[in-house]
This record gives sequence, structure tokens and C-alpha cells, in this order.
Amino acid sequence: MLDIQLLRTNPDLVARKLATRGLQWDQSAFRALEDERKTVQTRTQELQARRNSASKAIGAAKGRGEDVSAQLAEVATLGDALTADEARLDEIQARLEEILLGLPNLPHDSTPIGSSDKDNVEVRRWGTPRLFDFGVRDHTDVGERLGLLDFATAARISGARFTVLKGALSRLHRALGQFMLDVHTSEHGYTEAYVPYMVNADSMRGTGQLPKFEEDLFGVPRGEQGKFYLIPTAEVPLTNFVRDQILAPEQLPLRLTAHTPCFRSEAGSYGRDVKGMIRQHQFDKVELVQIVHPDLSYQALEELTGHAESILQRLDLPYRVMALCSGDIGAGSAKTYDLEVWLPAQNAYREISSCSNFEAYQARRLQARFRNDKGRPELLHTLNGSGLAVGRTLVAILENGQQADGSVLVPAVLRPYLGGLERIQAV
RNA sequence: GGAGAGUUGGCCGAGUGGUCGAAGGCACUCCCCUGCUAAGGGAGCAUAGGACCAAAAAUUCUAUCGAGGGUUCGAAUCCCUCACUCUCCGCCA
Repeated sequence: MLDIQLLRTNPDLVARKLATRGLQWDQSAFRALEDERKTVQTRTQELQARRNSASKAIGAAKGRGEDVSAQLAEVATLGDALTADEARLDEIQARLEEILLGLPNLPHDSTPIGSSDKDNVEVRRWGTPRLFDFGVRDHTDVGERLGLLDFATAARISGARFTVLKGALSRLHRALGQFMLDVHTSEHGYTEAYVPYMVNADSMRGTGQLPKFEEDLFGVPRGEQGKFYLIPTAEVPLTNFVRDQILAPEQLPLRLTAHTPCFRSEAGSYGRDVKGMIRQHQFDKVELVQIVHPDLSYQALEELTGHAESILQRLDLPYRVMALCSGDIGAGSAKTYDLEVWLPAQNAYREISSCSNFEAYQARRLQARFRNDKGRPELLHTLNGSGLAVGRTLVAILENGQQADGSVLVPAVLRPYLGGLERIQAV
């Protein structure tokens, strides 16, 4: 959520920044509402003040045992006007809130300007894609030939966009999550957390999934009490740790990580990545979240991105870092780096992690604050990134580690998690 | 699922219709005193929004005592609904 003060005092800046996202923001509706808000609010508060002082006088007069019927009659005349004004003010403020909740964040000055992923800027590259002296298979082929990847069974159990893993592949999947958590907690200073996979609407609103992106979520009916939502990422529960909290400065930075399943409806992605486990309704991810002092959030973004990169490096997977352009970053983000891992069968780099600085966009919705050096509550900055998407990491290992005989090499750092297994063979 | 008790400021906690944005304590900030590691005295100390202003400060107004609704001239206080917490019983991985 943007600062409404900014919309009031500098609407042109807001419009200009939003335009870099390809969004033509029509200020007129906002301005008209603001003007009305001002008159109605002033009038309402005047009426309230008159009612309050009159009521106080009645109390005092009664205390002295005087007759108050004249004063009662007078204050009664305020009633209707006040009720009407209060109702109108509520309406206006709800509308303003709606507009505010619908606006995405303003891209940071360092975010490249552009309209689509074609305009994203490569920042750096790590590793060298391996040269194959045999026909490269995609991860689906590799996994199915091993007899350990089973989409047919998944389809019978649930449907499209689900996966069943078996045997060593399932264990490799488990190992990846463990490995990532171990690195982030023991070397990068994150605190591991176990969190709910179903959350309430307030939490979804806090991180920005609601109200605009409800169609991307799975909801679980809950009778009278509305519904739960399945988390699309652990960002939601982790970032909501600080909703409605005022942190002491010495608690910062907060670094949290969790390994959770993520659930996405993938509405609107029909026809994209239909084959394989690239785009699933359910996938595992190790998420990194940082809650930091506003002055330090861009430094934190570089660090957090590095934390995610270090996993790819240890797994010896070639990747590149992309600075997403203004037209491609997520709604809440001011700046995003995507990590893209090399997938030889696609002959392309594919997203495996997305690291973003939300600045105060989420914090304002969450009312997540800290006490600054003046002792005043001030909004925090929130960041998050995948460290990494476990399913896609498995895909990368299957494709990059495949051998001519159909087996797959297990990256050295994962072998301790697999009882020393060096190579996954067909069963 | 049943029965009961709760939810007040950074924390603890008083407050059952008016003088309550809210006693008292703790914590914190400043000043004074004292001087040796802890104590005494004084002052300040919620959040958000509005008005005023070029802006800030000051001033002032409004709202906020779990959330929403109601009664009333007036609600932390009375009524209703909901959420959450705790205790006991039941069920249960």
C-alpha cells in the first residue's frame, strides 16, 4: 500500500512511477474523493465536537441538579446531520482505501524501466553450462526413465499440475529442503520457523495477495467464519510475524526462513509449462524473509540475493541474476532480482528464485513498525526471496546431472543427506 | 462439541453511564539531589487522521479501551453478534 500522503502531495510523481509499470493511473477519481473527504470530514468533526461539548455540559448541569431539557432538545437537532455525515465519510474512506489497496508499489530508481520480461537486465552470470556428448533429455524423461517420477499417478490422485516422486528422487527432494534450511540457518543467520499452511484473509491482505489476486489462491471453506487460504508462499506467514507489531530497534534485522509447500491456482497460465514439474499447483519452497530498518533494505536485498545464490553455487548449478524491469516486477515490489537456473533441455535459463524489496508497501498494510531513534513508531521494510524453489531445483539437478546411461549424479553437498548415495539409478 | 472466565496504553493493572484518553505501578527520556553501583525528588511519556501552515513545530479538533453493530444527549462501562486467549469436561493424530 502506498502512503496516502504521497498521493495527496505528489500525485504526479506517483502517476509517473506507475506509468513505468504500464499503468495509466487516473487521478481524477482520487482527487474528487479527496476533496469530498476533506469537506465531509471537517464538517463531521465539527458536529462531533459540538455534540461532545453539549453532552459534557449536560452531564455537568445534571451534576448540579439543574433542568437539562432545553439542552437535550438542542443537541437532539444535531443527530440526523451527524449520522448522515458519518455514513458518507465511512463510504468515502472505504473507497479511498479500495483505491489505495489496488495500487501497486512504486519501482525503485535502480529498477530498469521496461514493459515486459524482454527488458529485464542481466546483472551477472555464474557457472558454465555443461556440454553434452549425448542427446539431452528433459527432466520429465530423465525422471520417468528412472521410474521415480510419476505424473500419471499424480493425475489419478489429484489431476493436472501435480507430481508424485518415489524412492531416491523423493529422498533427493527431501534432502534439498534440509540442505537449504541448514545452510541458511547455520551460515546466513536465519531463524528456522514452522508455520501454518492455511492463513486468514488479514494475513493475505497484509502481504498483498488480497484483495487483488484472490483468483491465484486456493481457499478452504470454514463454515460461518469465512475461509482459510492455502499459502502460495511462506512469505505470507513469515512476513505476518510482524503484523501489528512495534519492534525494538535491537530486534532488527529479523531473518526468518521456512520450508513449506506452496499452493497456487495458476489461473491464467493455461498452456504454459504444462509438461513436467516446472509449474505445479503444489510445490515446496524454502523461503527467506527479512524485516529490516528502512535505511538498510537495499543492502539487505543484495545480501538476501547472495544467500539464495550460494545454494545454486554449492549445488554447482549454472545461473544468471536478472534485475526485473518496471513492467515485470510484482505488484508489491520496488525492486526484484530473479535467479534463473540453466536448464539444458530447454536451452534456457529459467526462474528458480525471486528476491524482492517491498520497502514499506507490505509494512504499511501490516502496520509493521519499529521504534526509531526518536522513539517514534516507523514503518519497517520487508524483503523476501526463494532460497530456493525445491521442485525447480530438483528439475535442474535432473537435467544438469543426467548421464548418458540415464542415471543422475547427486551433487556432492547432498550426498550426506542421501546416506552417501552418489548416483541415482533406474529401479 | 459442552460449561465457565477473560481481552484496557511499551508492559502490569484500576476503572459498571458524564468531570475517563483512561488511576496507580514498571519501563523509558530529561532535570535536580546524592554519591559508589544503588537510592530520593520533579517533569514528560499512546496511536492514527483532520484543520491551521509554504513547511516543520506549536495549537486545536476527531477517532481509538479485542472487532463489528445497537441503546443513549453522552459508552471502556449497558445489550447483541463475532474473533481470540485461558480453565474444566468430551472427542481426537
